[in-house]
Amino acid sequence: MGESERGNATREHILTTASAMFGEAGYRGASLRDIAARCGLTHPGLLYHFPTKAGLLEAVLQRRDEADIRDAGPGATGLEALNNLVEVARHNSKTRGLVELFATLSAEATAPDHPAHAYFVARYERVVGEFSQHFVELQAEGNLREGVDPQAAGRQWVALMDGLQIQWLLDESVDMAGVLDAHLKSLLA
Amino acid sequence: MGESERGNATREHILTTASAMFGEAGYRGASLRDIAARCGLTHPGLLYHFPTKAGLLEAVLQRRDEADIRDAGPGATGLEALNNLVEVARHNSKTRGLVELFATLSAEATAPDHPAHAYFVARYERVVGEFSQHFVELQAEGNLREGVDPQAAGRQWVALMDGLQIQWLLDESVDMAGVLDAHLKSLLA
DNA sequence: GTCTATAGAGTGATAGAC
DNA sequence: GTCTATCACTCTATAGAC
Repeated sequence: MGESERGNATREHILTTASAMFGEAGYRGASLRDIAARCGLTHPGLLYHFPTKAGLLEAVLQRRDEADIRDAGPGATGLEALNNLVEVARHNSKTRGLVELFATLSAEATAPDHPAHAYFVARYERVVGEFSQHFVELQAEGNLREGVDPQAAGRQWVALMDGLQIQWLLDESVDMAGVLDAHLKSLLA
Repeated sequence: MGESERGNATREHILTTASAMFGEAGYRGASLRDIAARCGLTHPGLLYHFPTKAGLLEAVLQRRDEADIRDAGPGATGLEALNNLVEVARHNSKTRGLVELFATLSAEATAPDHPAHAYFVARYERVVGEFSQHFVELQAEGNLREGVDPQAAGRQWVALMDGLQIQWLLDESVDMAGVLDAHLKSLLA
């Protein structure tokens, strides 16, 4: 429609590169010069497309959210949804950059003045809610073990994914999907 | 004995302050000038005691390890040891600085060239081993549920603690000890 | 769109006075 | 032990040429 039909190739290249480098070095650790150089640009060239560094980070996170929505099997619920999440973990261990991005930034953004702080507060609230919902559905299916609280199980699941990502980034022989799968099985009826 | 009897007051003050600020802002985010100012020093004054920033970080982590060893109830095993860990989580929510230090640095140190990278690789190997050992003991006591792998349970426990710390730092109403306790109960025979 | 050049601030570290 | 002054470098961002 009215949007620019072409010319976003550079923009896309910058977003992809910035995503990788924010993951590797964190937001503070990755400089605009480094990111621009890996795109074959100078840093003022990059700033033409994204006028501020914080704006670039925002765009990176926003694009990831859009990709997440595309990737999430739209209809899955309960056990099927949770099994899908184990598969997501298995798939993540093939894209180190993405794991780095969220593991590094969610810790860095713990500081209240970080440009992505509000984003991560909102993201965790949303994700914990979604995962808890899957356990509610699991319970309705009759597949949740007696005495397990769906809300706590949802929060546990998010924590487990985050913690395993750190362990995997420090030592890639850690089997994220295997540990998650074992955890899921221990919660089934 | 042969060690300097007094004069370490400044050194201790620097270590305490640096520990807090590395937690709040990360290693990269906390500058020597900031740390020194909060100690009532200039940054060359600080560098007299710790000649490099990486050396200061090393000293901060080393002092924490010594404190950890003091705090760990030396003899606890199995269920008693795991219950102690739930209490440690409850206590941690009263010392935000310490939680920040490890949550922030363990993500930052995921980068192979980070000055604390080797420290965290070794630390996780050690801690996962210790926690797994507690689950082996739990099994020997006959308190571990049928079909739960002690090694996986140890790794899960570490991941859960790390992930919960991030959630708690983003929203202090998250009940770290409560979620851990629920997890432990779900693993008992 | 992308560049060179530069402003203005911050960084870790050193030299040398006191 | 702690300071002032400074070095050499990096950072984000802007101005203005092409």
